[in-house]
Amino acid sequence: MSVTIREVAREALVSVATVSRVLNGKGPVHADTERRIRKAAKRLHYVPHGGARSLITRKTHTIGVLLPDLYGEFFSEVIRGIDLCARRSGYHVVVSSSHSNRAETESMFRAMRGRVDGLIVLYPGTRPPVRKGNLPDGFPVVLLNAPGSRSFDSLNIDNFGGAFAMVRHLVSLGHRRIAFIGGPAQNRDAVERLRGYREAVRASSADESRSLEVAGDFREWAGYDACRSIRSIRPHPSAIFAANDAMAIGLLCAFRERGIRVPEQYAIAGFDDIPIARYITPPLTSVRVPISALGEQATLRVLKAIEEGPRHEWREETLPTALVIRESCGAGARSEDPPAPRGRGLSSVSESHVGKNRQRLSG
Amino acid sequence: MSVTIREVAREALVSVATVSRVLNGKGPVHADTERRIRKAAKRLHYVPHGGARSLITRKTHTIGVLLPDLYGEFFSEVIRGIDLCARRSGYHVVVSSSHSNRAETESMFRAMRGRVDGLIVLYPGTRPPVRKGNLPDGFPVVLLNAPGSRSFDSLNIDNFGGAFAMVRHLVSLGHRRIAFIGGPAQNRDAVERLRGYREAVRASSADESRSLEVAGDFREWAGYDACRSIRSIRPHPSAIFAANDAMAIGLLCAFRERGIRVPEQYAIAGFDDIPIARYITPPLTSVRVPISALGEQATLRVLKAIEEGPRHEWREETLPTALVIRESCGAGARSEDPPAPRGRGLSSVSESHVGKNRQRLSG
DNA sequence: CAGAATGCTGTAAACGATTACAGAAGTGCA
DNA sequence: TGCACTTCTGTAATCGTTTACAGCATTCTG
Repeated sequence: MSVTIREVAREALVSVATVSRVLNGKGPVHADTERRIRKAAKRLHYVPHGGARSLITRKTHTIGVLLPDLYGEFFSEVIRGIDLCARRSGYHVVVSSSHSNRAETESMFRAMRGRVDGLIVLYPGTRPPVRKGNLPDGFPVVLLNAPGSRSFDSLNIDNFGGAFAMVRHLVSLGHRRIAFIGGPAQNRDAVERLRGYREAVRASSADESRSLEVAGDFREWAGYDACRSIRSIRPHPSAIFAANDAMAIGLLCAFRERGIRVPEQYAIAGFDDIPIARYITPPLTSVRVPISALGEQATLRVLKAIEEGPRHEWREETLPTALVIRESCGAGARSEDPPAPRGRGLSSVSESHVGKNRQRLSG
Repeated sequence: MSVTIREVAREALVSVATVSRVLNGKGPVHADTERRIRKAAKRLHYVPHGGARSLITRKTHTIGVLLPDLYGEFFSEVIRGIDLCARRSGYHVVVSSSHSNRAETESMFRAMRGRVDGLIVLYPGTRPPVRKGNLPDGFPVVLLNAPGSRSFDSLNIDNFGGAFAMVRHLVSLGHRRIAFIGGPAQNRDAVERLRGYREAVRASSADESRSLEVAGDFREWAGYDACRSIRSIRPHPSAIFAANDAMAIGLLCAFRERGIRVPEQYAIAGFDDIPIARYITPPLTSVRVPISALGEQATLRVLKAIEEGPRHEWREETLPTALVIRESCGAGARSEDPPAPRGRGLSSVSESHVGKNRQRLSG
């Protein structure tokens, strides 16, 4: 069906070798011949077969990204960071989503063999992703937010430190009873944030009690739902720290419906600092996560691993988070915050490339 | 570096053909031999080379998705729809993002040759995506939200109808001066929504005036920024229709800061019905877009095209949108709306599969 | 026991490209 | 004219698979 290099060669009355040379710009070729070949290629709508090419060159110039599932802005941001960085080095990015169970994960891993030069794996679970037997030994892999592994690069977000700092901040505002809405128990971010909360409570003068911890699942309605549980805690907490912004927003919605005022009656804080956090009522105090930096770093690492080959050394690194203080916790309403179209330097994270060249199909 | 079928064959003391037969479960193979081969494959961590395999089988069992850029929930949702549907048919999905200029788009198209069996292209611009010469003739392609093309399948969202219906609704509530915050001029959705707004205004008793139209770019801050322009319109509009939810939310934020009350002083409506729309203050009236249905339909179409081969017939289709009425426009506050964890049947769009199996790394 | 059928396995030709190597033609120089 | 270069082009091996075909034992059938 589709035209091959052989047909171009026949059309231009030369051998395939010459066609290949012209199309790759290597080796001396007579100007006339070159013109004839280019014309033939164009006329036939010839497109080189990437698979065949990379079979012999052993390079795909592509890196793969494996996601547990595509959900929300977080992933989009990470991928944008990866893509931007990869493109600078002339690499393509392919994303494979939704490996929710072990069999599917393995299938994805194996499908990647021979199609990518390296892999970035986003794995939110608490157990390390499957591997041995699913990838050639020594294949370049960078794990994002996964438990440290001796045989892979790994890049983490300081969930623990972010949660710790947030609790510290709430305590510094005078709060002694701080409730926590958690995320899924199998989710590593959620686990780390909970751990940060607990450690900070223990390390400070705040009340320590399991009754202050409410279950959630990172989705808006879980926050909405948590309202009831929280209202029934005795004695009342004065601050509520949700393990992510989505739940904090759900909670705000529930409070509004019941006429409960924030931050007057409760201080509320979230985690992630999603773009919308500064635009809701009241603007949400949160923990900023260096999302696109995460993607960028991961890409640099995997490219380095590809380049260095088998003598690459695996490293583990943790990227810092930053507190973003807004009205929802009652301290330091920053009037200049909302109108800023680009990320302002509240955190130490470089966002200089974010927000450029954006073009959307829809909101 | 990585082990091939040949080495497995050598290890198991058989020919490559037999190894292949075992691994693909075709052809009769002695039980002993099979066991020996499987053991060898496992011991050597053998993973078949997908590129080589698809070179000869002429099937990649993969469909590609080309995005202009990855941004926000819209894309994630579309991709989820695609992925879910593709997986049911045993296909993988690879996503390539960010082809912001023509050269990059071409490069992406060409890179896909030999790596995917079909393509879904999300193209937000107003001009048709480049093609001839970048793809083998007759290659299965489905265009999403692109101007109709005679040589491709194409699937659209009824932006025009959605905007039209929203204006109608606002008029039915008694509004006569309805302002509009537009999206990027090069964006097809934006253009269609604007057209819907204008037509509906013209077809009704509302005021028609260019001074009611404010420029925007689909981002939160553009809505925030639009506040000033809108306040300066004389006579004042009583309703504001933003071309997407993000801008509506930005505008709400600006109003709140200035003590302007919604919906008492202004009715506000958005477009997209992003998940957070129901959780903000006040809950946002919007137009629901059948996002994952879009992905699902696109996938079915491209799979059909792959199956049917050259005798496939190209079709164009438009998916309907649906009004979602909430408090921000002053009519019909729906108390049962927010707590719903799953999409409720306000629209005719099937969302039965949405919200299952979700697992996030972070909010 | 001949001949056919069956079960298992190996040989070799694809798939669509790249590239080392060799060969042909043309040029410069003695 | 002969020889060494250069410049251009073709032949064929190769990448890692799949699979048509053939070949060899064995078993079945009459």
